[in-house]
Amino acid sequence: MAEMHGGENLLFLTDEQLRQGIEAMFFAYRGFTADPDRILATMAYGRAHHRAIHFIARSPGTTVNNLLAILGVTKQSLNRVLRTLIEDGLVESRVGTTDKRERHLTLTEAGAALERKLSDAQRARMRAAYRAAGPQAVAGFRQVLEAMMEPDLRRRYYAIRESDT
Amino acid sequence: MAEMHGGENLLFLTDEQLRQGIEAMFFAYRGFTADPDRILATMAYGRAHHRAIHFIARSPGTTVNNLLAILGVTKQSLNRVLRTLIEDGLVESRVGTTDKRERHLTLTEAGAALERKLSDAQRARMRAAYRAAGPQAVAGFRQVLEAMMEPDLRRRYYAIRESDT
DNA sequence: CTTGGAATGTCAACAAAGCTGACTTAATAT
DNA sequence: ATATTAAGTCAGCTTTGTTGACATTCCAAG
Repeated sequence: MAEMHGGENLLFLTDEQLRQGIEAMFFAYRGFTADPDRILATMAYGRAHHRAIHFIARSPGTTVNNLLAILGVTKQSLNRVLRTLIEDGLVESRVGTTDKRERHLTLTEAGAALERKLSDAQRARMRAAYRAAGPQAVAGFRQVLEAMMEPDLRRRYYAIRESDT
Repeated sequence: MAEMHGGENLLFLTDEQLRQGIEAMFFAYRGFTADPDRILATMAYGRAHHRAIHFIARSPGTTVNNLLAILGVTKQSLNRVLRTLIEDGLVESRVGTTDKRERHLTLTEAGAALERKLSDAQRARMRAAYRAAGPQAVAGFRQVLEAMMEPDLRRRYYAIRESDT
């Protein structure tokens, strides 16, 4: 914060600057999803399947309720996606041991293979962007994104991040 | 780039780091759209209407074709949105003067009022995130986002940006 | 042991927003 | 004249979200 001196700070947050940030988010998000979308379009899956697969891979054995909170959709919407993934043998649903109401979700080998394919594509773009922008820019990128999240999702983001340190 | 010395750069791009970036994008984008979505939910409009309104406000008199290229949707999809906005008196469509095939789109007073309401909400969050992260972080945020865009959209992003300097 | 509430799953119906394909109209360009 | 382009329209389909209602299963508290 030492580099933040008065006049600059006033000029800094013009509506025009903010608008450019808004448009950058919009266009960048399109790039962000473009590669997985291309892969998914060749099969009977969409972005919703990708998201479910991603977070199951990230937290193997997670419950449906936990996934609902992370994804922010209704259980009916998630259930439709999960059902197809389970039917197709990409996700396994095991009844909980301590609480048998819960279903614990894990990827099968086939599910893990698709997950790798999708995230390899997405990581490749992220890697290229990170390389092009440099480490300092990446740190700033992360800081702004974290500040932009809704508080409850930010907490979840930190929780997931720390769970596999 | 002077601050980018060898060893750091190698450690830098682990899959785990990239994965955190991917999740940060996902959660942040939810925050990014949350406020306008809340406003839109109270009326008969959705995110697609917001995007159309935003870019018409940004480039008054733009043509349908230009908007199609920026938004990356089919004309049928855009037309549905545009039709309701025109019927509701938020957008005006004027036949082109030099080329009468073209329709030039502008916001009416009511349209501009809604645009302000939506972008005030979105800018407030962006402003808070920028303030929390600081100017250096913002510069990095922008750099990474620009590097993440598809090349043709990046060109359009620069073009829009420079059109109102 | 019963009963209330939580977690999960399912059915039905619907809406937003994308898509393809086929076609028209008007105007411009060749 | 003819071909191409810009815009709009109709029909039908898909994905992904929504509500509301309801069944099942199980834990926990009375």
